[in-house]
Amino acid sequence: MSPSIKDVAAFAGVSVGTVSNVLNHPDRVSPDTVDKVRGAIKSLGFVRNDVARHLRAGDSRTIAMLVMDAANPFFTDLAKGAEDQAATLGLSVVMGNTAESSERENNYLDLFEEQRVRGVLISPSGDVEERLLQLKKFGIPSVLVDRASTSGKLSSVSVDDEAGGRIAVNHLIESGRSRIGFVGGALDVPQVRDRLSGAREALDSHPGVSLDVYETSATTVLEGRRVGEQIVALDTSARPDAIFAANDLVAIGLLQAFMASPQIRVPDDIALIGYDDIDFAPSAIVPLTSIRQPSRLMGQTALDILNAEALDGSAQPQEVVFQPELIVRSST
Amino acid sequence: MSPSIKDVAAFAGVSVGTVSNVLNHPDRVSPDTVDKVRGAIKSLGFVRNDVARHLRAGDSRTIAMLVMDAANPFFTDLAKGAEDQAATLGLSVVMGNTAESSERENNYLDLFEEQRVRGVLISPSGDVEERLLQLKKFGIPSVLVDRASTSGKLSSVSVDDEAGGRIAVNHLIESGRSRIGFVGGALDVPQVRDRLSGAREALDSHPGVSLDVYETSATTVLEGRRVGEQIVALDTSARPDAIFAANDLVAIGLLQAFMASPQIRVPDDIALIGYDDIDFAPSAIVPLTSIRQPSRLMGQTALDILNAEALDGSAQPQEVVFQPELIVRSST
DNA sequence: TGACGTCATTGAAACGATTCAATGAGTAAG
DNA sequence: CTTACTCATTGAATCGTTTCAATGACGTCA
Repeated sequence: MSPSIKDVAAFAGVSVGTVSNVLNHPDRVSPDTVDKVRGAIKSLGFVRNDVARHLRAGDSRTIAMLVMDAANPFFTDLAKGAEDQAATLGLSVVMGNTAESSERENNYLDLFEEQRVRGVLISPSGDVEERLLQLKKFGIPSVLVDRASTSGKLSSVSVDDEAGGRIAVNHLIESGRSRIGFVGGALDVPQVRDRLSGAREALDSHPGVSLDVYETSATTVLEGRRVGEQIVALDTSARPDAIFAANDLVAIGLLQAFMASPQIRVPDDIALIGYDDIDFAPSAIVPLTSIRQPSRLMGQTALDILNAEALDGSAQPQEVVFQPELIVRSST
Repeated sequence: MSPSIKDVAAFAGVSVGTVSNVLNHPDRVSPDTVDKVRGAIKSLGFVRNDVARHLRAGDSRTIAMLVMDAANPFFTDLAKGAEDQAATLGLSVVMGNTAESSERENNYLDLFEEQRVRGVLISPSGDVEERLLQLKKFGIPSVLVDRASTSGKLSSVSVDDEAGGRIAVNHLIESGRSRIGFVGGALDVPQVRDRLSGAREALDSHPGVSLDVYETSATTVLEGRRVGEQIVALDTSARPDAIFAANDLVAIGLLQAFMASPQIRVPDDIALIGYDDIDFAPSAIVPLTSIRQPSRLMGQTALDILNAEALDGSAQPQEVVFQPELIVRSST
């Protein structure tokens, strides 16, 4: 099929070793031989077979990234950060979408292990730390993204979600609200859980403020809208005067439900704060106050750590925790 | 690092050939040997090195998918369709995001060629047909997605964008509109060009209807919003009474601009139709009329064709063209 | 002229799997 | 008891690279 290094060697009238040297150490080869070989490569359309190369060299230049929801802009931003950084290091990023399925997650990990990728960036869906530790033992490092390691044995790049929850609810309280609603779920998703517990902490120092939890099955626009319609239907006395949504997609869903109802104005009747500060937030119908996570930077950082571990297998695991930032817009 | 088939063989007290047989043709091996080997595999945590396997076997089970905008829901839907189909065939899909950059597109194609993937699904950014034809010669087939082949030598799965444009504008005209605006760009992107020329065709049979083109630099929410604000600022007499947006992202941007202005109501003052029917369209603030493309199905179909070509290198290129479908909602 | 060093090039081993002809043990048939 | 045959297992060749010790050509210097 494709021409091999052997074909190139024959065409150029040199040995395979020389061709390989032209490819990898051109300084060791005389200039005219280099020209001859380069010419042969061009005329045959030769492309180095990375499979064989890697087999011998043992190093791969591919980074695998596994995300739980490829449709969430937060993750595409993360990926963009990682891709940019990879490009400057001469690496490539391939993505897999686990769609929050443990089974798919495992399949992809199998694939990447079989392919002996250089490393794995992962925002885990299921419980995979054990598996990742084993991968590491076999020379494939990984970095958790948007989630800290529970064992502490893996590197991670995350955001202090409890702080984010605190900041969000403090902001609502400081702007005079006292009946807070939290919308998000499932509640056993670590990110959601932490944001909620941060929200609860904020309440501790503010007696007289209440918090109601409205659970969703996922953090999507549709789920947000569904809960929003429930809230619209509530009696005025039972209705929260401020809502903290577990992410911007949910917040946008809520917003849509509220806009469809003439008796609820945002932020007058209900203030609304989201999470992630996706690109869409500032251009929502009511520009959305949100908690910004430095998604691009997180992607970059994660890739750097991963690369460092790939180069030095014995490096200590690092845990980088970014601080979230409040971005105030019209919705509060 | 990782244990190899040799380690397994030593551990189990058999030859490497036998281990390989257990892996690939267990029927040729006696049951107790199978057990012994499987035990060894388990205790050592052996995972087959796909790199070496592929080197010898020459076949890969990885499909590469290259999209021009990983943040556009239409493409994530396409990918989902392909992934689902791949899963049923026991294949894996890895994704690369070209971000509309020819350079990145080329880098990814290099990577995938070096990795000798089984095939490539691509929604091309630049002009890559030549390159893809060469890949095919070397045994790596590809299928164009959301764009027909200009040379006719490559398989493709696309949608009749001219028909889509016609349908959209006919719908606007039939609902009594006569000053149509087209918003989208860049105008040299094939999809945009075709939708616009379909729109123009619809005008031919309806004298008295006008079409103004508002070009954007990309089909994004922000660009839609920008143009929307321009339109809001127009004199009532110069303002279109219906707009056909090149995709739903642009339509949503327009919608946001219009909602922010009290003197423009959708659809009363301006009717609005988008394209793609992304998940977000029905839950937009004014549910959006759109032209549906069967994105999931397209992804599936593309993957099937690709797989067929991977199995039979001499198969004729197929061009599948889906028909778009009008989905009427409140915005028109 | 002969010994030596430099430099470009070569050829073979190695990576980890698969494949296949050859081997060997065991069984059935004559 | 030999022959033929089956079935499980083995060992070597192979895929396309990289690496490295060995080779060889050439020029320098004594």
